[in-house]
Amino acid sequence: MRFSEAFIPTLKEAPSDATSISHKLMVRAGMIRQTAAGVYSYLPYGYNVIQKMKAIVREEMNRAGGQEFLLPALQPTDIWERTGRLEAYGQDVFRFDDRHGHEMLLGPTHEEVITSIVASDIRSWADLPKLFYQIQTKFRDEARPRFGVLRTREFTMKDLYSFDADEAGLDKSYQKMFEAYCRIFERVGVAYEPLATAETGAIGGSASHEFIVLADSGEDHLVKCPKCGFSALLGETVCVAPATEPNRAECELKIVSTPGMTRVEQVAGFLKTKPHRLIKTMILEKGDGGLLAALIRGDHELNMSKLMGSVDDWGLKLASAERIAEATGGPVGFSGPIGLSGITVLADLTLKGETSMVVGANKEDAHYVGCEVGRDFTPDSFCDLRKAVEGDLCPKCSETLKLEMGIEVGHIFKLGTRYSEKLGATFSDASGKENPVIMGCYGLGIERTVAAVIEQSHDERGIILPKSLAPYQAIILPMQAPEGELVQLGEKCYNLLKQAGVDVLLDDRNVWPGVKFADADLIGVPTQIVLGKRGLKEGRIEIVDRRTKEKTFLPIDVTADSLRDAVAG
RNA sequence: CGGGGCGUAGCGCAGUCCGGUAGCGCACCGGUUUUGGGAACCGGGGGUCGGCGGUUCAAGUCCGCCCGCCCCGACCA
Repeated sequence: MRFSEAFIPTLKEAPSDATSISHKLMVRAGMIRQTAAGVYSYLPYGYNVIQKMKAIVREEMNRAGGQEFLLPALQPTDIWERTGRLEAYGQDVFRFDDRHGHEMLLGPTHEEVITSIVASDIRSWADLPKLFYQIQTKFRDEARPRFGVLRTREFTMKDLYSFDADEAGLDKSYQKMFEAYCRIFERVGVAYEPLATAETGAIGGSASHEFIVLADSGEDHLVKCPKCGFSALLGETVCVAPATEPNRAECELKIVSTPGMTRVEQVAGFLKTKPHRLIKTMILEKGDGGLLAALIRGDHELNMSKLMGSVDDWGLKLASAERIAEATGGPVGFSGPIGLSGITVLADLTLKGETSMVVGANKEDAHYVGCEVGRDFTPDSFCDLRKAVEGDLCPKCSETLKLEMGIEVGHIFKLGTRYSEKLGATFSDASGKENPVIMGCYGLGIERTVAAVIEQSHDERGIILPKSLAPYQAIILPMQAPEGELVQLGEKCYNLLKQAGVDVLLDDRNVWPGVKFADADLIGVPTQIVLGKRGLKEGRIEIVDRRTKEKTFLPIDVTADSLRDAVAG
């Protein structure tokens, strides 16, 4: 392609509302333009990168034995009612009635559709296992789209669904996908972490892994051990606080007035103490309607999934003001463990043996100071209830953990029989008995992965595309225009490379060298072929690696082979 | 959904407080020179100032309603 004929509208400045690096660079590089909040148009250069990404994913899915489908984005609402997921997705689903008044939706995902097909057309154990996938547009009316292409309302996702006859088969399918994902992320050159997770959100199921790409603009928090390499999602980390002596000072329990102080910082400031000397008492409503209290140090955050796990109740939610009053006799913001009766009280491990703590007094505008855990109240049990914080220790090797942020680019789940049961996807086993098919689902965000690559692979001049995603392997930059020896040489290199089957961009524009360099750097073509007077005089042409800026030289009488090899580098 | 901010040329912004001929930089078009890091000079085009309504002799500017976009939070892949 000739730059003069291509449509790569580069920008010197990024739109002011772009915040993440990938957003700024993708707009500046002429890859994307925004059409609405969380809705982007892909320009040819950007779309080409997306297509490369899809091709890699497709290859790896096929290698693992996947078969590709095309499924409708437009789906009838009733199959969603059968699985009960309309509730779970709630406001995130784009819904409307068609002209006949039938309720339709734009699919946020495709489990229902694919499982319906399997339900009607897979009948025997001999039909299993199967790996079915599709790479398609999904729609989710996100509460808050952000970070450019990282979180959008319309996006391309690869989803593969596995169908197995037994658990062992599911394990095998899961393992195949796990390996395929590793290959994919390696091929696009990102540093990633597969992290185990217990949370399965709206999809529901047992085991799962999130594939996270480390990046500052990520929305996922994780911890990483600089020593042994341990890493885990923040919410999944077993918390190990550094071994400090608890405060054993003698203290006297006293009630003090704290007018209007409901927030930890307010109370701490008012009483001239530190948040970690406070105990937060959170009242929760159980799935069966009962109440429960969870105690957390003031500077910590409650980890809902740990708490849910501790009490084996996945229907827990924060209690309403009315229920709090019912449990404690006081208003929201002044709850405390002292005198609480009739409900289970769980305390985080860090509170064990602490003295001189501040707790709510279960009445308006009052707190206790000088509270000693075990003397003034005794929780029913101590367990790990909090989210990890900077400074916590690695549960494997006790090194101090680092907090990092990352982008979730893939998520794989063992689903079990949840959907197959509801949608009647069963098969006859060898003994003739009907069993629900055992499922797994494996998602991967296409645009998000591309954005994540850019988040990781850029410099102050622009994007650095890996060869695997680059629409053009090389860009030829004749330092002269519109005519002359260098232009002739550029044409020659261009034709030779095309002959050699290399995707190449020739910057034939009549612009200043600085513009050519700047655009070449910005759009991230992996190899630059610089044709200048200097080189011409010395009888050589210059090959520059976009990433390393390293220069190599070729004799000026290039051939298709020598050029191709230099570009393949 | 709560809190905050913004909307003026393709992009980045000034002008709004205090009403009086709509500006700047980059980009764009024509010309001259020029080609190893976003060039210089000359000439030029481009705006329902987000929309609707109101106040006024006069509204980008004041008032009201609406729309859009961004940020923080809640929520979520």
